[in-house]
Amino acid sequence: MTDQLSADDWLDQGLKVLASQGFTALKAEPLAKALGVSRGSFYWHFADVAAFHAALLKRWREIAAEQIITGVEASAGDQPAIAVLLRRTFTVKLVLERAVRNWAGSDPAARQAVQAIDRRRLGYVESLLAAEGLTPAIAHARAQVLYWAFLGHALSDRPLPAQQLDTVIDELIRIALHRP
Amino acid sequence: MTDQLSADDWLDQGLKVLASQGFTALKAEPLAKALGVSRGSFYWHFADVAAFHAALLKRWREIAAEQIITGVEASAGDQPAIAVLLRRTFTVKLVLERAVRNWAGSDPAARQAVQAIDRRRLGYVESLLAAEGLTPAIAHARAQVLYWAFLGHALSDRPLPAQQLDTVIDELIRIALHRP
DNA sequence: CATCCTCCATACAGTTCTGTATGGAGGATG
DNA sequence: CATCCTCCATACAGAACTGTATGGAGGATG
Repeated sequence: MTDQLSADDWLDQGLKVLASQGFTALKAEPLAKALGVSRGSFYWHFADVAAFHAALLKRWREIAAEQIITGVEASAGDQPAIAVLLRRTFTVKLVLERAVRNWAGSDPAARQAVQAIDRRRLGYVESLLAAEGLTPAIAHARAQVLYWAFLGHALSDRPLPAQQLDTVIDELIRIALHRP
Repeated sequence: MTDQLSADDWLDQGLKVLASQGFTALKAEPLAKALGVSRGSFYWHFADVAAFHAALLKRWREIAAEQIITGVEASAGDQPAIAVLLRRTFTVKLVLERAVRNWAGSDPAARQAVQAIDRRRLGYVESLLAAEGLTPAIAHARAQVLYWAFLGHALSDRPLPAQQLDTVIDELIRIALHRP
């Protein structure tokens, strides 16, 4: 029973490996060895490596999209939503995020998945800024800055000390809510 | 004479391929085929692929470091230096920058090179902000935000339309020079 | 209980890369 | 002109991976 593998088991393992070793490790033979089976299983569940990659990216898109939705809505408070979002997104672990974006640098399919998520997130940030009463032009430019900063943070290898990070986040929030 | 290759010729080709096809194409056989020679030449100039990679990264570090120095010093004007720097760094082509940073996601040597350049740039931005009279704490946090934004911009696949980019740069400059 | 269907192992052929060993062409040096 | 030294071609062995073809174990189904 439990010694049989499903396609989802392969995908779970794929996400783990992607996060821990990067996209270059997403190959049939190493994955099979790590799961203790042969490539026969892999090629039964997936047509080829490209199909496996596509399924993995579809999975990540669902995860990343879900993170957006369940992000701020849950914890509504007296603070502006954008402040909550910034505090949350800049303190969460981003290993998988970083791995997928690295992958996107070499693979068109991954690039497409990343672009789709980027559009969703950027639009969401912009809507939050607009909700704070900023003009459309300013909300647009400022959302771009904030999202770029998030990307830079996510892709930066060396994590900032917690105290310094808090200072930077405060600065980000001040930037986000500033009015002329 | 000219049909003989030097180690620098291999490195030039390496940078081209890195920028156009990514780090996954930095292999001996494809490079040799592109240069119209055999791998015999490669293994004469370099001990192995790792040595070639190391030489390539050393070269990039020199290029990236030089870009910092010759950046703002040349074009001094009535504008603050940080404004000149931002306008310049956000409008220049960043293909190689992006390629090396993708590489850093998979290779420790590349990661180290990137971290070294990051430290230099971040410190430079911070010094420019301090020169504008900002307090050390604010200069530090704000430099981090600006540099993260630069990274996000550099690694973003889809380039912004020129007009939108100008708006964002203006917003960045405003953020950089804002005083409480 | 015979049969099917799912899941996997094994074996084979083929590709692409690495690194080494050997030798050869061709200019530089004495 | 003989000899070296630089640069490269060729050939070999081997690793790591892909994809396919075939068969086998074992539960599910009739």
